[in-house]
Amino acid sequence: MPKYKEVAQKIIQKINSNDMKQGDKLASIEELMKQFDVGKNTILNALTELEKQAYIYQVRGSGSFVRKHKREGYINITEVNGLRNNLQGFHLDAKLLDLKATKPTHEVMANLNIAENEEVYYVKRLRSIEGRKFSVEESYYLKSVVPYLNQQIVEDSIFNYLIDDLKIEPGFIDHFLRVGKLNKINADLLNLEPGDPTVLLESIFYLKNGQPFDYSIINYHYEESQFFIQGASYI
Amino acid sequence: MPKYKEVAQKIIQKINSNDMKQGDKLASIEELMKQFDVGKNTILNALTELEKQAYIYQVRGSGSFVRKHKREGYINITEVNGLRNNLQGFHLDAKLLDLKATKPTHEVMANLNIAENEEVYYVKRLRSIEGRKFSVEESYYLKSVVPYLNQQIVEDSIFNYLIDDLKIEPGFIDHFLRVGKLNKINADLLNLEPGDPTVLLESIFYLKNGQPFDYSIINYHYEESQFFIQGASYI
DNA sequence: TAGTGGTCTAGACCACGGA
DNA sequence: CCGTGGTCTAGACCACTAG
Repeated sequence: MPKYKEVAQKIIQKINSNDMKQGDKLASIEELMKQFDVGKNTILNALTELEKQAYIYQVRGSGSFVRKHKREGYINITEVNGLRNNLQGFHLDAKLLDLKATKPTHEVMANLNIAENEEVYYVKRLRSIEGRKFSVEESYYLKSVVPYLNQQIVEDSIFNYLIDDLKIEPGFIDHFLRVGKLNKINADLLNLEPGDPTVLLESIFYLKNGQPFDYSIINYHYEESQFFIQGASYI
Repeated sequence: MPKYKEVAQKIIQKINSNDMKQGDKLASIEELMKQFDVGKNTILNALTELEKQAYIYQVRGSGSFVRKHKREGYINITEVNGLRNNLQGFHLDAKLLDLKATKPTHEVMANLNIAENEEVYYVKRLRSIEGRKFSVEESYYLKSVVPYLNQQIVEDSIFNYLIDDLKIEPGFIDHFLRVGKLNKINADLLNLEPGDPTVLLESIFYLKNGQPFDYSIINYHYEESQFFIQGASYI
């Protein structure tokens, strides 16, 4: 792990352990350089990292300050694995509904940018939070990237498996979100009526090298799901 | 404008004018240093900026590549003023429904982090795209930051006015998104039925110095709105 | 092995905010 | 005016990718 990421982690720890609030001031760059005995660029890299993750914001001539949104129970879809990071403290569950290796449909081919002879894993799961039906998730994983999946992996956490065991490094994601209407199958799964609204989230996950490896379509229970998205101005 | 932002803009221009596609390779850092006659850190800053805005991704040992999602008509809520940037080519319209200076409600006080004696502007607008009802937007602007608003400003573009005329610099945003149900008033405005679903987006806009200055609640027409959100992995 | 991005240092100077 | 973040350079070395 590079120095600047270690520094970033230690700053996050400090924010959490000192229970710092939105607007609380961090130590100055010069102080941080002394504290961690590193150069200025290392501190700058660490702060840039924290700014990207919406932990802090920097104000020229004034200092760096803690950024914290207050609402709980919101899913941060700006981060990979936002579920685990943002719903910690809630009991999450994933029940396997279907798992098979298959040829990609045209939709999957387009979104994963693959040819029809590339096999994919199809996974359908029903997710619950605190025992309440939460979402129906259908995912397609490129088999050349994710060569093996089984029920245990899929009911635990696919992303932990990818990262910890397969040493796959997700890089970035494209999300497409809209409101849809539930079909009968998914409505039954979520204990709702066909035609009820749903947050329909399509996501394409890319490796660090830019290759898409996971296309997923999630129907969220409209009463159980709420999302946090961080934004910035690039003017 | 700092050098690295100029470099970043020129790279964006090059991407657009050369009609580069997802995965196309940019010049190497060394080449860019020569092209623009700047140091390595300046190029690195420019590329970091472009990466934050999802224009490119960088791959160690390999190069920098263009990142482009293909779908049109999606609103990118990861950027301030995503409407204008992302729906360019579509005809947008904002009809004023209400505009007044008022005392904040408790909800507004909480979200803008202000006391009850701080006045705010309340603005309600009906937005259309290509003549179709698109969203009902209610916004509260801190009067101490935005001292004056009128119908013309509000029906044109509030953000252009803030940035170009008031020289206000937005810094970052918190968005909270969920599915809601329309009340009678907003349903009528959108030509929908009460109880119909809506994308309910609450947003808090902050200045560069961390002060919240705009709290807005938008009800989107569920059939006319779709959103793009970029994400990243910070592992 | 050559090319490319990633990290890091040391140091200089600029721009802004607040007392 | 001082403290603070922002920009920029020059240079060294590391880590990864691909042919």
